[in-house]
This record gives sequence, C-alpha cells and structure tokens, in this order.
Amino acid sequence: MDINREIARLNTRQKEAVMHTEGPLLVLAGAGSGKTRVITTRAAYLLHTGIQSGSVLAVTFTNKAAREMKKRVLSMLNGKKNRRPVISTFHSLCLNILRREIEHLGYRKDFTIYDTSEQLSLLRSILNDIKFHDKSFKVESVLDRISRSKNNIIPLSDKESSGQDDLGIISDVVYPKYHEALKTLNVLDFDDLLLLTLKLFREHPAILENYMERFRYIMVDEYQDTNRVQYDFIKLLAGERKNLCVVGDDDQSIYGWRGANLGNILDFEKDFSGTVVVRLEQNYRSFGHILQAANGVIKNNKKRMDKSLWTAGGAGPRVNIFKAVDGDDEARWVIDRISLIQYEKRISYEAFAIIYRANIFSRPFEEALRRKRIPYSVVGGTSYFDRKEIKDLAAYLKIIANSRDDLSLLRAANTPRRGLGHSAIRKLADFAQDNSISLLEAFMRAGEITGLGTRASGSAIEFAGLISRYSDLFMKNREMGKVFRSLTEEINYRDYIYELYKTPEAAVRRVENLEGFIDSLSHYETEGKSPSLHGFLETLALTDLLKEKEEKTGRGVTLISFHSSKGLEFPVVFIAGVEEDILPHKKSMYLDGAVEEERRLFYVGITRAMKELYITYTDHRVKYGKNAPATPSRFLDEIPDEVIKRLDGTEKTDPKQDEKDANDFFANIQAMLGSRNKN
DNA sequence: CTGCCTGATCTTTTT
DNA sequence: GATCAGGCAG
Repeated sequence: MDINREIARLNTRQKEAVMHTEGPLLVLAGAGSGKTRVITTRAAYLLHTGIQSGSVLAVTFTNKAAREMKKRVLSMLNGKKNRRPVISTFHSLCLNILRREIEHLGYRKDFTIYDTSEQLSLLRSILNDIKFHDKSFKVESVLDRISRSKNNIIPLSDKESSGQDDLGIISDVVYPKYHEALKTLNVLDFDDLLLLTLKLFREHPAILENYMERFRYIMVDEYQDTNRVQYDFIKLLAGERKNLCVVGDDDQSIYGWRGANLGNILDFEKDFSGTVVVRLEQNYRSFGHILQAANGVIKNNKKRMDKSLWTAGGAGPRVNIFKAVDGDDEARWVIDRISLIQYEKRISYEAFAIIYRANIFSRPFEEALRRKRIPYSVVGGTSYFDRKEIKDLAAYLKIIANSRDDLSLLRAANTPRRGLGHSAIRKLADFAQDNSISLLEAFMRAGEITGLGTRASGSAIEFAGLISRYSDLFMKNREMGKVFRSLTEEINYRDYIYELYKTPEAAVRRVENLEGFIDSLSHYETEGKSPSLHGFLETLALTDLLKEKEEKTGRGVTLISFHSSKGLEFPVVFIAGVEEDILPHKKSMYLDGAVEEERRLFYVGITRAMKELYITYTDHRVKYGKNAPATPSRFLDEIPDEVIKRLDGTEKTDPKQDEKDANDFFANIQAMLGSRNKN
C-alpha cells in the first residue's frame, strides 16, 4: 500500500493531523472517527518524510492496541522494512528502558516482575510479620492505597478533608516495608516500571537526554486515560522539542476511578504552548440517529471540550427503548429480539452485543441464551482464577531466573509437597535472615542449620540443587521448551495434578493448561529474536497469554461491560439496565465529577452501535435479594425525543415511520455484513 | 488439609 | 439472594 494513496483517502481533518509533524498536537478523536487510522498513517508518513527509523515512538495502553497499530503501519510501509516506528505499551517501553539502565538506580539488572496476586501475597506476609491481624481491612484495599500513592494520584481531599483514615494509616506503615521487600526480592511491580523510569529520567539527565535524542517524534494513544506518572514521563521525554502528538477523546474517559486524569487532556493546550488542536468529528461507524442520541447525552457534561459527531451516511432506524417488567423479562426480551433479527435478516450472532454496567448482570442473559441454545461469549470478569498450574510453574521459572525471589521459591518448594512444613520453612527463613542471605542460599546450606531434621534439610538441599541445575540448563540450552518439559517431568507435576483434582475432566483440563504453558514457551522461543527466560517471563507478566487466546475464540453474541466495550463496535447493540443506581451507579452520586464519568460510560456504550441500538430498563429489579422498584436513568431523558422509538407501548408510534425504519434497516443489511472491518 | 459455617459485601480493569 | 473469604472443627 502506498502512503500517498493512504493519505488521499483521509478526510480534511485527518489529513491535517497526519501532516502536522512538528510541535505539540492534540487530536480530539471522537468515537468512530478513524483514530487508529490517523495514528498509524501519521507514523508511516513521518517515516516516509525521511525521519530516522526508531525516532518515531507510539505509546499505547494495551497490547492489543499496540499489536493492531504495528500491523497497520507495517502494511503501509510495504517494501521499506528497515523503516519502522517503535510501537509499545507504556509498561513494556519502560521495562525495556529499565532493563538497560536500572543499575543507575541501584537495582540489579536481572529483576523479575510481580503481578497483582503476587503483590497481594507479599502484602499478606508483611501484614503477618508486623502482626497486624485486623480483618476489617482487606489486603486489596491496602494494595490499592499503596498503588495510588505510588502513582501520586491520591486526591487531595483524601489527605486533607477526611484527615488520615485508618486505611491510610496502615498503608503508610506498610508501604515502606513493601517497598523494601520488593527490593530485596529483586522484584518490580507494575507501578514500579513507570515510576522507576520516571525516577531514572529525573535523577540522570544524561540518560534522559539519550532517550530524548532517540525518540524525536512521540505519539500517545488514549491520552484521556493517562495518569499523573504517565503524564510526567511523557512531558519529560518530549522535552523542549515537544514533537508530541496526543490522541484521545475526553468524552471517552472512563478510568478516572483508577487514576486517569481527565485534566491531562483538557489542559493539554495550556501545558504545551503552541498546541494545534484537530477535532475529528466525522463518524464512520454509526447511523445518524445513534449519533444524535450520543451527542444529546454527552453535551450535558460540563467538563469537556465541545464537539459533536456527524456522519455522511444515513440517519438509520431510531434508537429503540424498551421497558421490561423485571430483570428476567429484560433478558428474555433482548434474547427474543436477537433471535428474531438474526432469523429475519440472516446476520450472524457475532453481530450482536449486550452491554451492561457490571459483570454481575451477564447472568440472566447467559441463562436466556443457553435456554435458546444461542452461542455467546462473555468478555471480562475474573476468570483468571483457574490457572493455578500456570502460577505454580511460573514460580519455578521465576526462582530459576531470579534467585532472590523468596516468595516464588516458597511457592515452588511446596508444590508438589516436598516435606517442608511450617517449622522447617521458619528455620530456613530465620537462617537466611541471620546470615543476610537469600532463602535459596539458606536452602543450599540447610545442613548447617541446627535443629533442622535430616529429612527436611535433605529436601531443602535437593530442591536448591534442582533450581541451580535448571538455572544452568536454561542459561546454556537453546531449547528452553524442552528443558521446561523435563523440569515438569522431574517434579512429577502431572501426577500432582491428578492427585489434586478428583474428577478426570478437571484434571485433563489442567493438564491441557500445563501443556499449553510449555507450548507457549516453545513458541516464544521460536518467534523471538533473542529469546531468554527473563524475556519469556516478561511476556508472561505484561501480556496475558491465556486471555488473548480467549479473545480469538470469542464466538456468538458478545456479553460485555461498558468499560470493556471501549474501542469495539457491533452492528446491533443492546444496552441493558439503564436505571438510576446502576447507570449512574449508586456510588458515583456522592463523588464529585463521577456522574459525568457515568454519562461518558453511557456515551461509550451508545457509540458502539453501528446500525441498531436498543436500550432497556426495568420496572422492578431484584437488588440484594429484594424486589425493588426501579427508576429509568436520568440519562434517558437526555436522548432527543425525535430519535427515540418506544417498543413498550409507552408511546404511540406512527406506522409509516415503522415501515420506513424497517426499510432502512433492510437496505443496510449488505453494509452490515460487509463493513465489520472499518477503515 | 478439607469442608462447612458465618458474615460481609454487592462497579468498572490493564499492565 | 448469591457468592466468597476467613474461621474453625474434625
């Protein structure tokens, strides 16, 4: 594909964004306005104008976005493989920098990364150590506080108005201990990746200078989702040159609750003088009526940059609103409707999505779908619980890669059981402490520990031997997959699985996971340029291999939360449970600005729809076991009357309008089938 | 260790 | 009302 032809296909605004290469640029990209296309074309264009390969940096939040962009840029750069931008997530960009430079901060180079569950077990063990057993505090909330303070995003109101609450006090006590523990374990958490890179840049201007020289053109995707640390990092890297292009949509900022700072995008012009602002308002996704509904809703927000979506396409059918009796009725009605549309119009089930506020609402829809034997897939939820075997084996790999990771060592040492009980572990840990050595070294020297039984010390020594033997093998051997397989065989992990899971089906599934895990290592090894165990563990930490597989297998009707739906599109969308206390959520009503975020959520949901949009709510809904009356969401009133079609007899509809709607819909089936891949 | 009971909680999620 | 974590007894 030729870059000039690509540019010729853009609209005026998009072109403006692509061709404006020097100085700060803010691209306000409305939903469905071809945002990704602009970023990728811009990257390709920059390289085309002769800018050095590797000087163009595009930062995203998710691996999925990064992957998609790489693919598209690559296809535009056909024949010029030597020219390619750096496209990376915040986290993996920082990880790469730290791998190279972290010694300047007094850390070791061979660190490994802890995921959330490992952070939690570390915290639990710290709380145990300080004999803090107050069960009114959840470890999760302590971790949340620590993470917030690491990201420098605790709202002032927390510290000042409410004073220091109890959770804050305990978090303040635990934070330094947690930090210290990570350092001795030679481990970083996700927040550290960003935070330490920022620290590195601040404390070592020469290093920052290096990276500023390297990345001369910076682009940031989903800028409305950046937090304080990310903002500082980008600002520092952009330096005086300020060839910084940020792309985002303040109207789609829905992650304020986890630290995203809407101010970053709203104040961009102020922060970077001379900013050029380009608004992308032409929408290529949805019919006009859907956009009118979206515009009508979002314009009620005070904190936003004024803009409004439009389409060169048709108005399409009106937005359908249905009031159900209760939650079950709502689910039944939605599924009947899906069934009807799919039968009449011969569209595949993949064309439908049901969007809700909280994952718990998927339940009645799942049941109704199952009853009708309609295929579906639920996106999100916490399904990553059932991967114990992955965590077990990852613990082995982690202690092999990082001999200081005591926590992983403990997990590995007892799975499968190796006859090392509480007291033996206690003695080993004390010995390590007294001699200020790592736990693994203590295992090696278990023979020296007085009061440790011969059986226990034998076990410990044997385990330490196993780890060091495999450390060597992983270092030397080029076939890590094979080495790993022999490790799992040596520890009889398969037998352990069969022992653990009574039913054969469960055991078989686990064994499949085990096999899949080994395969993913082999696969990583053959794909990558210079594979290493550390590299594999990084991929594991920064990308969820299992989850990505699930995404691909996603079949049938999609059940999804507002949050997860961002960035996706579906021909026919149902938004369910549009009621007060659900949307806006009950807990958002007291928080300043939170209702506006709820409104954005609704806006995101509406703008997922390409051809048809259905909004449902109920008269009564079962809440906490009680059947309580429900009130339609205040946001419903914000949709202009003329684009609404009531399907519940609340309003008399003009039969002629109905016929017109049906015709519009029919006329667009072709488009619906052929336009899944926009842009 | 396992399984049962009790009580607390009931938004959203990526890396 | 359902679910899950943590406590406690066996």
